[in-house]
Amino acid sequence: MSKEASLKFHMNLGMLIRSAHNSMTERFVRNVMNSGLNISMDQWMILGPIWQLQSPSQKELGEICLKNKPSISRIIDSLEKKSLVVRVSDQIDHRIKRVVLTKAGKQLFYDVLPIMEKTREEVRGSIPEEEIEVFKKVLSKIIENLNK
Amino acid sequence: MSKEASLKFHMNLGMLIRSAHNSMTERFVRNVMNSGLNISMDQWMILGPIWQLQSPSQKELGEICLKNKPSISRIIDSLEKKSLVVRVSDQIDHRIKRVVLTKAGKQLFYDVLPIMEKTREEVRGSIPEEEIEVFKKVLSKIIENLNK
DNA sequence: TTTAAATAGTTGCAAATACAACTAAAAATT
DNA sequence: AATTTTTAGTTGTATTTGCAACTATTTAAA
Repeated sequence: MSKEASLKFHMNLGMLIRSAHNSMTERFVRNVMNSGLNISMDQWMILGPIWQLQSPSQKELGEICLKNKPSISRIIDSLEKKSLVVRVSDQIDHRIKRVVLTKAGKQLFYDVLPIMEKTREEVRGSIPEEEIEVFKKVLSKIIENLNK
Repeated sequence: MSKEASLKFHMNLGMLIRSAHNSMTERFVRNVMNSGLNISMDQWMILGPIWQLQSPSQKELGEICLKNKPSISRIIDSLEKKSLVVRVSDQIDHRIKRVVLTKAGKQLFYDVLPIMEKTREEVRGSIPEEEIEVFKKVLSKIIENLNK
């Protein structure tokens, strides 16, 4: 492969991914804003899993959201400040703090859900289902390729 | 679609992309490090285009790299400090600064190129060419869907 | 059972990023 | 020709992120 082609490829793939990801995030944030709601992408990224997992530990959240401990800790600080979640010490292991949605947190989650769904539809547009499947498969393979 | 499935989808696509992108970046940085070279992902991201476009303006670099003006400005500061590039005022339009590779910059570019190529191969692994093509097509479509 | 090692979470600090304000130069308008 | 607007790049500042050091608690080892 020529140097030119090689460079071009890299730009394409890495930057395509970066660009798509940025656009998706921006659109979500915009849609949330237009709905008059108040939650950042980061906050949403962990609010979802808290809802899904009921009362996960911060460690579990980090693993699911692919964020490190300090990030999780600080995002939860911000959610707690907004009274959307509370930290509850695990009864058995006092090192662990479980994160629980408040009533307001649950409400916000239900409010944001349709916006996420709308964003999802905007992202997908008219891309055929089978292409999306290949797309996800390739992403998974890339991740797998690099995890060894 | 149920709330559960909806959430799951979002996690999948957005986070798959994020995860793949992170892994790719980490692998590239690791490979560079292991080769005893000294260049960050950001620096590489604009060193390539400088080489490719010969002597682009900072504005052009920003558009190609999808970075804003201050970021470009500061990355070039760092490259200039390492004597890899120099800024040259455009002879005609004195607002424009063209960025040019020094001899050392060119050398580093040629040194890093095979590492990028190696990383590319690790990323792709045994993913078939036609799947990569669909993958890129979907990325482009997503970007297009969101740019309107 | 005392000590050492591991784990969960927090805090501090450095680097990266994003936004707005600013400077300098060129282009457009009056 | 003088003034305004636009454009390219820089600088300041606030926010985010990532790494390492730290505290508190639990588990393992001596």
